[in-house]
Amino acid sequence: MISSRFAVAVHILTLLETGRGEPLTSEYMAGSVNTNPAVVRRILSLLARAGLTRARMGAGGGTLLARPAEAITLKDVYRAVECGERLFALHHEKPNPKCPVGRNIQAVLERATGAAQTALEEQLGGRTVADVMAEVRSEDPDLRSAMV
Amino acid sequence: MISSRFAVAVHILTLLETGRGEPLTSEYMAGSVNTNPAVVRRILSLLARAGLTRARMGAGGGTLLARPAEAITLKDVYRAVECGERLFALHHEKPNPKCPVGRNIQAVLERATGAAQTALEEQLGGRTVADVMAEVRSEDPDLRSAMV
DNA sequence: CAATGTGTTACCATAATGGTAACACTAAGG
DNA sequence: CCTTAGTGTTACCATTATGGTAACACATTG
Repeated sequence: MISSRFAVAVHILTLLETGRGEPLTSEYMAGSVNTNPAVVRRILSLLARAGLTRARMGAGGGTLLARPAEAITLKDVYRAVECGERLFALHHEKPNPKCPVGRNIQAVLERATGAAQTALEEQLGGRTVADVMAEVRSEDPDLRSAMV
Repeated sequence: MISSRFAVAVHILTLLETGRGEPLTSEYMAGSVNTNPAVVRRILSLLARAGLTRARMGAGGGTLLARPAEAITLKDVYRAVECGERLFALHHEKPNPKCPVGRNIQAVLERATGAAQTALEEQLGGRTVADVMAEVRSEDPDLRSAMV
């Protein structure tokens, strides 16, 4: 199962979009995600490394989107938090090279699973953080931009 | 990451296709996969539950494909070994309902990740065990049907 | 210089995974 | 009828990934 980092990352980016230029702190975001600020910072570290967010250090600091929400797809987020790892595991131990199937199955599996992963990423690539924000709004029409 | 059960399951089903009507033992298949017979049987249990394979008990027994390899897609295999689990984890703890984003993000995420999973499964659905067998053969033209 | 943040590290508990052994049960074939 | 060769299932272990937590160095504001 793909770790909850993806879900939390999308959540964080959506929060940043509501910030509208004001940097948000990891403590504030942790309050919305319902977890520990360090967990948020750990994920922000991945997002920053991928160029999706930008931190402002020091007092009064926090994190901002590094580019418009319309220009951040869920594929970008997925690749950022999964660090380009392959989606499907292959065998733990190399299959038996003396067996014609064992000798060749991994090459075939790499193609099949690679195609599946590409299909998944293309689907994710069709949705942006701005789309997610719009859907969140339409779920809850009288939405305020801050926590109560 | 999706567990290696999927890779091993496809491997097993491909082996069964090479068997051409003769039941194969878990020990033989474990020799090709390079693991323990009980690991193979554990996965066979999932495949049998999904109606993809059929076991013949007792001495001289083993496992057969329950239907032609052309009628078993990688989507069938995926669903069999992942037991219909969702591909993307959501938050561990429920997000803060006092936050407009926290209150609605999971519904939005379920749609987005559901669509991604569907795209993945559709891609897997376009490839059968027979296709895999053919690709294995074409990787290794002078392929013999048994281990040396 | 104090206060408020980030970034990073280290450590822990938990869950999933695959490897292993064991054992009840089933069927074939002498 | 009994031996042999299988499956199906359980239990247990070691390893790994994960998320929660605390701690602390560093940066920035005022």
